[in-house]
Amino acid sequence: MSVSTAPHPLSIADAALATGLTTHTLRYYERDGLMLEPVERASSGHRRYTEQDLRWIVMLTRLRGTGMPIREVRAYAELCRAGDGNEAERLALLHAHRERVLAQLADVQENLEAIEYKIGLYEGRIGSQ
Amino acid sequence: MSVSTAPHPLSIADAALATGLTTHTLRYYERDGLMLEPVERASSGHRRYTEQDLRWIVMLTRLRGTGMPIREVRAYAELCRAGDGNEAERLALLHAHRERVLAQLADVQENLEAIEYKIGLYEGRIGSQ
DNA sequence: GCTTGACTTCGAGTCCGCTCGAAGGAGCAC
DNA sequence: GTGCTCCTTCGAGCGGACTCGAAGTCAAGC
Repeated sequence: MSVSTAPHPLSIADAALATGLTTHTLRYYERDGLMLEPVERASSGHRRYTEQDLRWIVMLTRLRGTGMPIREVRAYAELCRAGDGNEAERLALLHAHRERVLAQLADVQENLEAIEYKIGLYEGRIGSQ
Repeated sequence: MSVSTAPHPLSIADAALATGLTTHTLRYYERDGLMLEPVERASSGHRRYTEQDLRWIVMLTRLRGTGMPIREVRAYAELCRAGDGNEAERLALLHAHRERVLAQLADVQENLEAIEYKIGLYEGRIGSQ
């Protein structure tokens, strides 16, 4: 997911390589309003991804990768798009997300511990299920 | 999700209360082969959940809660159902799951750190996006 | 004995997040 | 100029995990 291995701007195929997404997904995200702005086009009509675009996509995949729903990423993008003045709202959104992620992490860790206990039972040849 | 607050066996409604699942989901899991065996019935045909059932459902929700797909939970249930002799397979399945969960946890944690960095920027009134 | 309410089955519907395919256009390699 | 490849749009399809609703049954309370 290196953002700086090729000269910019990038074709959609190169952007896909750089971000680890598929071209289909990149178009889908743009269609769905997840980009800050519509991606620029070459004279041919082909998309041209700038470094800014790529950095935004990295942030976007981090939000997605921590389980933020598409609609909320869109809300965040809309706030950013609206420009200055709503930083408090953006911060609140990120804060709320952070709390959810922390809660979910704690949850998964607790469940994992129980599973590891069960693994221990199997390794010790004790117990079943 | 206390398994021991009511006398057993439990009606499906009480099992739902005890496990935090819905009655719909409990029936769905059973239909889908996720239970060790079909849940016992009262003479009326109503389901009666034993303590054993409830303990299995807790394990099942831990597997699900750490992202194990339904079909894999079913595979695990089938191994358990088959009885003694396949403990190595069960262990391998749980081990593989554990590795995936650890990888995913690391991933989420990394993404979260980047998000927290961004939060820090907002709190310091520096930067945008 | 009738109502109430919790249960039963079954199949269909929903939501999410992609994922895919068809049909067509543009630019470069030879 | 003819392939070849990469791109375009659009709409449909899919996999996963529920979630819901309809229609019927049964036991208990009044």
